[in-house]
Amino acid sequence: MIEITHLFSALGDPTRFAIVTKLLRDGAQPAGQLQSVAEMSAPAISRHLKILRDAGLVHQRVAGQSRIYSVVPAAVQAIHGWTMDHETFWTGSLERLEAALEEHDKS
Amino acid sequence: MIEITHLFSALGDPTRFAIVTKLLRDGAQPAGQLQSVAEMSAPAISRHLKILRDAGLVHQRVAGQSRIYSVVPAAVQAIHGWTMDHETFWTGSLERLEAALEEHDKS
DNA sequence: AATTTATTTAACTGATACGTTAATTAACGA
DNA sequence: TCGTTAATTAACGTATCAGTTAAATAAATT
Repeated sequence: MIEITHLFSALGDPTRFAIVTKLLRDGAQPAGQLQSVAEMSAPAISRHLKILRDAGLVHQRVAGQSRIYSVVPAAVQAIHGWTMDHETFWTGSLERLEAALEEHDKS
Repeated sequence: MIEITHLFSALGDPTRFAIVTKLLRDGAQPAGQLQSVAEMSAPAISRHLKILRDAGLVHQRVAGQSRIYSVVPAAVQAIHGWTMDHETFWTGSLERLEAALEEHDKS
């Protein structure tokens, strides 16, 4: 099961966020190429990848001596889904304006 | 400036996620009422609220001796925006199916 | 078979995170 | 004004996190 807090926690680290961003931008790629996102040793990146894997955010495919990583679409979709669950809250400029004004009056 | 990794990091903790969920469900409320989300001391909740505030996820309004907390719409919207930036990646059942099959063949 | 390449796992270290209780601050009601 | 209520800040302990270097694993190359 994908836990939403695990997804948020995994993306909360700048290095891991950079890894996911690179994967989304350039597509699936081996662990070695992901090392460029930060000035950091290979083992450090490898452990970040494990955390992303455990969270269900990325998938690992073995290809020879390389491990090809890719973002799991359902994971990003889960985050999107969470925001949509509360869409009425943050959507709508009129409501937001009214809420802001009301908030301002109270303060 | 709201940093997306700060938002993710803030929501990555189960207690803080529960706080935000309660605020979204029941609307703005004082710190004291948020204590019920976890079996935890008031100071612990207070520090979680500070982290949420620093991340820009919640807003604090002073009302007498109470501090009324509410979720900042723009913060949830920012997360929504991030998922939409990569919408083409995770959207579309046909593409997802093809990608999954292709992935399966390679494995 | 020996070596190089790609990546992970192991062992260790310092910093940060998260909880506790005690003390502080400030508003409210008697 | 004094005691209560609401919340935060201070001080502290422990656990987890994130980095390092060294060692291990396994595929590719010579």
